[in-house]
Amino acid sequence: MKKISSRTIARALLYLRTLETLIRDGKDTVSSRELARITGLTDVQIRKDISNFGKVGTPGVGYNVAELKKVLEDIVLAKKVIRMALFGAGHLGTAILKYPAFGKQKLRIVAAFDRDKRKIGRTINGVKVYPVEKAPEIIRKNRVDIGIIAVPPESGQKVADLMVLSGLKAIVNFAPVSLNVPGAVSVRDIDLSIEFLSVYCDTQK
Amino acid sequence: MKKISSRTIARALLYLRTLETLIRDGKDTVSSRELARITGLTDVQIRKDISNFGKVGTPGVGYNVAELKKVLEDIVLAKKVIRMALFGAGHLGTAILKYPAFGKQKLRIVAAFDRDKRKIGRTINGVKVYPVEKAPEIIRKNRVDIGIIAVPPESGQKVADLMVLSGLKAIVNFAPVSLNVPGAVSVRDIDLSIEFLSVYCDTQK
DNA sequence: AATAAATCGTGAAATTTGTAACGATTGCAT
DNA sequence: ATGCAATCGTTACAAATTTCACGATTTATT
Ligand SMILES: NC(=O)c1ccc[n+]([C@@H]2O[C@H](COP(=O)([O-])OP(=O)(O)OC[C@H]3O[C@@H](n4cnc5c(N)ncnc54)[C@H](O)[C@@H]3O)[C@@H](O)[C@H]2O)c1
Ligand SMILES: NC(=O)c1ccc[n+]([C@@H]2O[C@H](COP(=O)([O-])OP(=O)(O)OC[C@H]3O[C@@H](n4cnc5c(N)ncnc54)[C@H](O)[C@@H]3O)[C@@H](O)[C@H]2O)c1
Repeated sequence: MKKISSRTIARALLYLRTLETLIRDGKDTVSSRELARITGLTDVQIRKDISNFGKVGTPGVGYNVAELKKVLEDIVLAKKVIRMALFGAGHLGTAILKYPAFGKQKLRIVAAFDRDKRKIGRTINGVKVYPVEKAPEIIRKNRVDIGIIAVPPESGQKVADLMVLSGLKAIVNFAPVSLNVPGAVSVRDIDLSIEFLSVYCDTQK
Repeated sequence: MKKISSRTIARALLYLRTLETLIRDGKDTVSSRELARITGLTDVQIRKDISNFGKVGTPGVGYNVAELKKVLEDIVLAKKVIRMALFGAGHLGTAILKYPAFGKQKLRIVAAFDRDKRKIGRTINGVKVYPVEKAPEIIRKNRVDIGIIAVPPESGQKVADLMVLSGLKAIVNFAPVSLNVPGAVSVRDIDLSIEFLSVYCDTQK
């Protein structure tokens, strides 16, 4: 089977999100043209992306919404629940912990870690905050899939090291610092300052 | 002058962030090789990116950190301060309002808007929360550059319409919904669920 | 049954993005 | 002064991604 590019996968997840709202609206079928209109992409791109996952559409009709959803879900269907662990129960970390939509999806935060004694032991939205030292044990026991870094940048590398030590293979990093991790570990950096500056630049040149 | 690709700009902002830490560490010069080591990119890519902004390096030596910073800052230097307005002072919005690092950069949140009476009138980290109806007036008066959407997805389009009406040309959207805006408006979607699923998929295939 | 309209899937072309190679320049050691 | 190691900037090349063009399939219509 050919490898599917990460950009196609990111778009497929967007299609999935779109399909869920279409299902809520009671739609049965949708064409690449309409998906394009909604998402702002082109119809060709959507057809090409979807063709990566097999022949699921019907010429003259479009895609069956439920069927397409099922096909696209196979991308992430290996696991029924994807478990995440959050490091840093500060402002951003708390917002993430309190996000109710994760529970409605496959994503679940199973543990939080902090080094601040005032935060350790608390339970935020059903998730307990542990001391960072317990991370390796708890991450292993809970078979955590993704680590989230929401600590200050100066602690970022230390936390990343701990994540690698704990066996995590996927990291989402909100700290504005470049992490050094083994090649087998995927890191997704989300630096909000860069995102803001970036979209501002888009409007300038 | 040739147009610089948005990906180059995004990386340039990352270089800028890196240079700032190098300056704090008292470094005077840095080579493309070392920038590559820190950022995880390749040295060629870095040299090529930087060459877009002129000949700023010295063969055999590398780049003068302060000089390179100045050159890269020209990308976003038109404005000394980039003003932002936040819509939705909920969990995520409050975390963003409380982020102190924005103040230390060119980014500044000048106003927040909500429709919840319990939030309107409050001041969070020095930023006042106004009723959404006041947005056009306040955005115009404060010459806001970027609008941030941190409202629930079902309100996303309504808020986006209001932003467009208020003259905003750049939007960062945290709501998991596709927005429909005129072509002249730049939108950066940050759907955390998609980001999490995406990095997880990276580790699978 | 034939025709028209809508739409998918896909190979080829075009574009964009990243990589490699290498001459040119600088500083340092001898 | 000369040679050497380090490093930039640029041109040519390669890979990835997107767009185009169009044949094939389905449904509706007359
Ligand atoms: N708040 C935002 O909107 C925002 C925006 C952009 C970027 N960020 C980045 O996200 C990260 C978190 O931001 P925040 O505003 O939540 O900061 P915060 O200070 O509110 O929270 C950080 C938390 O991390 C904990 N911590 C510190 N060192 C730790 C360690 N070694 N191990 C475990 N826990 C540790 C602290 O005790 C604290 O609870 C920072 O890197 C920040 O730069 C935040
Ligand atoms: N909290 C997170 O970590 C997180 C993660 C991923 C995505 N998101 C997304 O970010 C957005 C905000 O999330 P949140 O957790 O802060 O939600 P929240 O419910 O805590 O806050 C939403 C805020 O928006 C306000 N609001 C609602 N409709 C409005 C309108 N029409 N105009 C102005 N204000 C309005 C509400 O009064 C509330 O204060 C949501 O779209 C959510 O899906 C949040």
